[in-house]
Amino acid sequence: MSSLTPKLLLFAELASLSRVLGNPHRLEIIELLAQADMAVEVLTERTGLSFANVSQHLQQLKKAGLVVGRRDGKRIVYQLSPGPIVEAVSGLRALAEHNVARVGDLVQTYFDRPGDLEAIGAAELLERMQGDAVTLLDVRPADEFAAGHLPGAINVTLEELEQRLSEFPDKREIVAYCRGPYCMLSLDAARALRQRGYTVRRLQEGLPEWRAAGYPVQMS
Amino acid sequence: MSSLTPKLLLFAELASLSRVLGNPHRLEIIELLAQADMAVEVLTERTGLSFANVSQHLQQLKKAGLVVGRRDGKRIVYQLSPGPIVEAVSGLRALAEHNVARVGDLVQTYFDRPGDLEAIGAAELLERMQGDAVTLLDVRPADEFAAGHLPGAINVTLEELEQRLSEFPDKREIVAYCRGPYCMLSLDAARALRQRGYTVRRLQEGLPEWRAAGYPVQMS
DNA sequence: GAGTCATTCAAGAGAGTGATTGAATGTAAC
DNA sequence: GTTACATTCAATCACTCTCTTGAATGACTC
Repeated sequence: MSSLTPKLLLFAELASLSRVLGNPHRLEIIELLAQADMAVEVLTERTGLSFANVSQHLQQLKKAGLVVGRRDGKRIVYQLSPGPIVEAVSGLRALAEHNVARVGDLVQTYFDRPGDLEAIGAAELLERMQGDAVTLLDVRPADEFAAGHLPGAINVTLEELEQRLSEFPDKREIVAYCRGPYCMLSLDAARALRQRGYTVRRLQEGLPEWRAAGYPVQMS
Repeated sequence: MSSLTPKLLLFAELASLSRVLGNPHRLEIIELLAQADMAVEVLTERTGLSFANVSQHLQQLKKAGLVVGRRDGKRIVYQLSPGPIVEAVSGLRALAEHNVARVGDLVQTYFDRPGDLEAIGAAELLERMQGDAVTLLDVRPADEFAAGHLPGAINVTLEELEQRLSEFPDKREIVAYCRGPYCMLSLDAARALRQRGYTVRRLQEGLPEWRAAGYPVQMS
């Protein structure tokens, strides 16, 4: 066979890339960097991993072309490379939810639980936003909010929630969102608010997926 | 944190799935099964791997929910599970082509080579097919062709090509395709035909991607 | 320019992966 | 039933991956 090699070479590269995505911590780092650029130290805090370990994962992501680092004074700030990273992970997620039984079970147990209102999709939400019929609640940390959020959203973390209830109009429906489809923050917020009598739904996706879909994002 | 676990569990499952895709031979097996259901023996032939090795890869794919086997007489025939498998791999491929430098180079070197006509996309091809302006050439083995092919395509393998030149109308443009974007068969066929004066292009994707996009597929 | 701080590098222990070999299973054919 | 055949299982070895530890780098600060 004259030209079987290039295909195998390309498959080897695809496989290699897939193995880079094949680690839960790296997926979490990608999710975090999809919210905002972050220094290694911040990633260390938010993942709970050791410093050196985060650094090593970042090296692997860098070698695969998924992140780039830039120096900012004393720290090195990492950011996601441009490219369809969020889309590829979404493809994996769709596959896992469809074909991996355990994933279906987990999603059912934690996210599609009876008693919770059904999550709202991005397209439907955008429609409701046009009519100004909805209050948007961003449950992520302030720096991630600052790096980009849904237009008009207010940023309230879970800890602040109780003290800032007055900011929510009683009647309007609230839609809470956070980092991604598996982020529990918005789910917890929705439950807490619902207990207090608000009408709350959770956005099915997070900010990165919203942005990747080409929907508008507000900086501030 | 009350509910950090489910997200990590889900990431662990995504990562595990990604590692299953993270092997070149398994990607090749997936590509082959995306053409047609196949017994282990056939996969052994077409991949060039050992019997036991193919079997083990199939076990892993099965455990991940990506393939299922059914007994057919003496042999066990594997097929791709329903679900967005081709889409997920395409997502990986798009990411690799965009972000992994080596992949970009390889594609450039072998597939986007100057002197070759630019590949045609699925949407454009479908349009040209409506006008009946194009001869479709399927370069895959007969059994894969039989399991599904582009409507009206003729099946000519590389070995038969020379003897069956008479089947190609001189004037009409020929579009050759095979298993996927990295399949060399259609590229080789296009080159061979072009040397003989035909106007030939290569379909950028293969049959699985065509099918996944919802375009019509003919059985026979 | 010495000290401090964020990050990376290097080395090693432990677990997991991939290919090979040969034996074991289960169905079909005679 | 015994035999043949397609496939899987089990055991093994080499290799890779992940995390930990402690040292090294390199840029800012006083």
